[in-house]
Amino acid sequence: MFRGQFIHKISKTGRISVPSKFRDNLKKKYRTNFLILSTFENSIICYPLPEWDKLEDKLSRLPQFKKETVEFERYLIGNAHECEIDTEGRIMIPSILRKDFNINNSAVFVGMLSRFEIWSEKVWKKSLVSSFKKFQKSREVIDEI
Amino acid sequence: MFRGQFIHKISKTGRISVPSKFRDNLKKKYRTNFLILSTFENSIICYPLPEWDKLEDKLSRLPQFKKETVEFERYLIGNAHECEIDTEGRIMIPSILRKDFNINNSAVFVGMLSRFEIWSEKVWKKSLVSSFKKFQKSREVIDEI
DNA sequence: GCGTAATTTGTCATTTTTTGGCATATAAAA
DNA sequence: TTTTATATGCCAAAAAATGACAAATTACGC
Repeated sequence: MFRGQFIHKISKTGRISVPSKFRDNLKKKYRTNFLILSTFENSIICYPLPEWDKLEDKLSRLPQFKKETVEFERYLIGNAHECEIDTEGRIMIPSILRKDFNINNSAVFVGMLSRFEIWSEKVWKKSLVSSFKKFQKSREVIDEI
Repeated sequence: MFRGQFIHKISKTGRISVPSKFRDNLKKKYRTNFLILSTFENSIICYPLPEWDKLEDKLSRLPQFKKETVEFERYLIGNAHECEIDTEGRIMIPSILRKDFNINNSAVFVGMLSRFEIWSEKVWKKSLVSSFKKFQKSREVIDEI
C-alpha cells in the first residue's frame, strides 16, 4: 500500500526519485518497476503497471468506432505514459505532464493505497487549504463505510 | 500498446518522426514498420498493418449494400494510405491528409492501445478544452470497470 | 515520346533529449 | 556519533528528433 507524503526535488532533465517506501511496495506487492503516469484533476496519478493493465484489458474489448468509447480511450490512454524506475530509483516525468501540472523544482508524492499522486508543490499547498472545507463534507461519505 | 501523447515537428516535405516508443511497439508486437493511415472524425488514424488487416476482415463481413456500412467503408478504405517508417524513424504524411486536417508545422501523436492518432496541434487543443468535462466523467467510468 | 517542374526518398549533419553511472549531500538508523 | 540508506547533482554517452540537401522518382504539359 502506498501511504504518506514526500517532497522531492526534480532535476533539470525532469527526473525525480520515487520515495523508497513506494519502491519497496512496488517491488514486493507488484513485482514491477514500471509505472503508468496519467492525469487526474490537479495532479499526476501513478499506477503500478499490473494494475493499469487490467484496466486496458477491459478497454481493448470496447468497440473501436463508437463515439463514447473512443473519446474515453483517447483521454485515458492518450494521457498515460509508461515510466521505468531506474537503478537509482528515479523516474523521468514526461515534459508534457510537467507542463500540464506546473511541476518545476520540486514535487509532492501522495500515497493513495493502490496508487499514488504527484503534485506541484504550489498547487498542493493551495489545494490543501481549499480542501479542508470539502473534507468536512467527505466525512459524511466516510461514515457510510 | 500505444500510449501517451507526443508533439513532433513536421518537415516542409511532410515528414515527421514517429515517437520512438511507438516504433518499439510496432517492432516488438507487430514486427512491421508499415502503417495504414486513414481518416476518422477530426484526426488521422494509424494502424499497424496487421491490425488494419483484421479491420478489413471485419468490414468485409458487413452487409454489402446497406447504406451506412457502404458509406463507412468508402470513407475508411477510400482514405487509407500505406506508409513505411524510414531508417530515421519517420513517415511521410500524404499531402491530402495534411490538408484535410490542417497539419502544418507540428502534430500530436495520441496513443490508443492498438492504434494511434495524429492531430493538428491547434485542433487537438481545442478539442481538449471542449472535452474536459467529458473526460472527468469518463474517469468515473473507471471506477465502474 | 521528351523535357521540365514538382514531389518524394535516401543519407548525413546537427541539435535536443534521455540515459547510465558515479560522486556528493542529506537524512535516517544504529 | 558513526554507519547506512536515500536522495540529489553532475557529466559524459547514447538515443531521438530535426534540418538540410542532393539524387531519384513521379507528374504534367507539350
